[in-house]
Amino acid sequence: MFAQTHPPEIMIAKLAQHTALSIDDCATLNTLPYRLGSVEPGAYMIRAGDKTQNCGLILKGFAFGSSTTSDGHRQIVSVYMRGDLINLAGGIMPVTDHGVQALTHADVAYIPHDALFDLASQHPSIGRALWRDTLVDASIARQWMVSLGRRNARQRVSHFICEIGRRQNGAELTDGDVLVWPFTQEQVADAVGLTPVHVNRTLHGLRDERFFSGHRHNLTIMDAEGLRDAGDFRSGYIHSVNQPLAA
Amino acid sequence: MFAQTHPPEIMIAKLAQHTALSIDDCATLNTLPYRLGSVEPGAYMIRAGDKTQNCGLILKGFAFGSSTTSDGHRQIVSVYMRGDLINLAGGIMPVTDHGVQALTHADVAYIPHDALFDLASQHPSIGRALWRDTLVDASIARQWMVSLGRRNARQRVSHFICEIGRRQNGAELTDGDVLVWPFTQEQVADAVGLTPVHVNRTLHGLRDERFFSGHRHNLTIMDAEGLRDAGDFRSGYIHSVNQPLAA
DNA sequence: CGGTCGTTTGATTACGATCAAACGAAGTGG
DNA sequence: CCACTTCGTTTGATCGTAATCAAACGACCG
Repeated sequence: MFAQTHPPEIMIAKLAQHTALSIDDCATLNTLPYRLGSVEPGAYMIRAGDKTQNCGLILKGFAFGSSTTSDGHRQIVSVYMRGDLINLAGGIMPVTDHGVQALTHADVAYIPHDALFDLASQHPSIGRALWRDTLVDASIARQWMVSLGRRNARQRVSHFICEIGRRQNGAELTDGDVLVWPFTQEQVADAVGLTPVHVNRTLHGLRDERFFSGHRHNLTIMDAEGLRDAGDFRSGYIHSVNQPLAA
Repeated sequence: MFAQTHPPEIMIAKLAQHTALSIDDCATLNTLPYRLGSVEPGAYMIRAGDKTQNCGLILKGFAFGSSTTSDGHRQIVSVYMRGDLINLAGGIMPVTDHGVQALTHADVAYIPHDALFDLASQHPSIGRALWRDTLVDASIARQWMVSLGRRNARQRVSHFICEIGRRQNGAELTDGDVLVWPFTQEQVADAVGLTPVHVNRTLHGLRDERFFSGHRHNLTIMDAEGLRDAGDFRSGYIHSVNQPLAA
């Protein structure tokens, strides 16, 4: 069923990756109200244009945000995993400009914007931590822009794998080498701005070069350093305080 | 020399585009300390890796943020104009992950992070307004991702022109049709993820189609609606409260 | 009046898109 | 348990947009 851990604890663990929280702050966060829910792959958690009352905290599973051009092409603009807050902006911006869908089955805690922003107002250190969380997302978005604008297919795919791996390390979803791979090749294509067939060929190329192995639901990194080189990946932009693996 | 307006007023005007501020908030913002400075084209206002004490408020002129791949390609990730805050994140994130350079001669007010965050802590409504400002930037970044990943050259360039025009309207830098164009074609190329020669050809194509005219320092829009169509531009993502021109 | 920087034009190349079809795995229902 | 469907992956052939290479041109500046 649902994750056993008290949901705010998962959020605290995420925030603690980049911001030192006091015991007091943690206790306060633990009082947050929430409602549990779960979503199936492909289901929308938010649609573009929605006016939302809640933000979502991913407890288990994966989700992604995307935007579509008028001629029907989709661009994935974000990926969410355990501890990530979805639509935190919804408490501040009137309407959401992109949709969010589950990538796998996912458990989510819905937290009312009002409750969260009350805490943020009364406890500036919590406000800062949340704000910083959105800034880390912005930092990730900038790296995606660099990939989309200035890296070739091989670099984009490698970079994407490294990022997902690095973030899974941060979320303690993986111990080192083997990471969960919830994406179809079409989804990878929409994330890195390529076509599915070219993603397929690129993945094959990287596998042939022995950077990783495994296909469907997980992926074993065989040469992390080589992959980082191939993708021009420097993990600094994820801005963790604790960097478990070599940068 | 320097803009005559009291710098915080310019910031207030920008924030007021998306957030209603009370008289009280405005008065408080007007007490912000600052130091005036000016920068020449190409000069760095921030370098990647800097630990900063101040953020910058653009009073006059233009600037851009960029990131460079290890093989030397540059991606412009943001454009700043009057009222925009540069490196607001610097007060929260330990190091800056991208550099910011002046695009033209620019006047800047440097505001200490500490002062700004003290205000934000004591006046939650100001904190929200600033936070929202960073969220608008994130929203713009998402649209850039869509362009970079899923739009062709013609669409990218058109979209970029529309965005710059729309934002200049918001900043009251232009009345309607004729907008300031501070970019070289190489800079446009680095913003939209193309090569300079292809940007040149694309711009010529759009000029031949009579969407706009003018070359160097300003650019006259002749068919705003056509250009928005060509660029698949919908201005909602800039999230202004007051939308002076037709959306 | 050179020198520098940015724009323009032409010729050629290549990376990734597109089109098309087969293959394989997982799930469903008879 | 086996057809049958569906979804995702894989492979091949061809095409096209934008990159690359190269050089001339034009504007501005000292």
